[in-house]
Amino acid sequence: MGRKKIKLNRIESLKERSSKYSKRKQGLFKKAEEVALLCDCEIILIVVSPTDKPTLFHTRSKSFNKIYDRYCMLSLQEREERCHLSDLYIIIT
Amino acid sequence: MGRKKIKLNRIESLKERSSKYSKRKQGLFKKAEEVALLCDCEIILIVVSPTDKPTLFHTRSKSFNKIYDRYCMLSLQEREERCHLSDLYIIIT
DNA sequence: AACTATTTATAAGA
DNA sequence: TTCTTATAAATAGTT
Repeated sequence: MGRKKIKLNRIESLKERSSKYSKRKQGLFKKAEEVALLCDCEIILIVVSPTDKPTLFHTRSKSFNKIYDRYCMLSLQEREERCHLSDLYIIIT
Repeated sequence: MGRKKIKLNRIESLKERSSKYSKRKQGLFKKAEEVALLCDCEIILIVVSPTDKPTLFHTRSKSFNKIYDRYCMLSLQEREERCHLSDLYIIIT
């Protein structure tokens, strides 16, 4: 969509990349929420940009809530300090 | 998008819900891949339908690979048996 | 953050 | 599930 068709490669310009990230991240989370609601399915979505904070979306369930509770326990500063990429794990037991 | 605008509520008909799930899940994963590629960001996306197997997408990174490795270690039968909702955890340490 | 021309996603139907 | 097509929605380029 948009004025022109774009090539599916990494956008080299940081400014342009940040702009696209902001728009498309919003679109992605909206889509995720819609699928979860319409189709009654469980979703975990985590997006982390190199220059941005992590963004989470997940539907409610016993296990999924553990993610969110743990995340919410952190102060805003702690989230910035601690929720970078290397501190995220998913475990399938 | 589509022939008509739809209301954002759970679709009651199982048949219609399954059809929408199939189409929209495909669209959601496509969007996720595009954002990750274009904007050079890390993404974890897990979708689990009550009547379907879990579907995963994640970009490559040290921690994210742990998810995938763990998932791949399971046999196909084990994935079906074990990768249901209550066995999924995300831990932010 | 807002605008809008266009592309893309998808609702309905086959 | 897969395809087709009309239409709604997302977004690229721009301001």
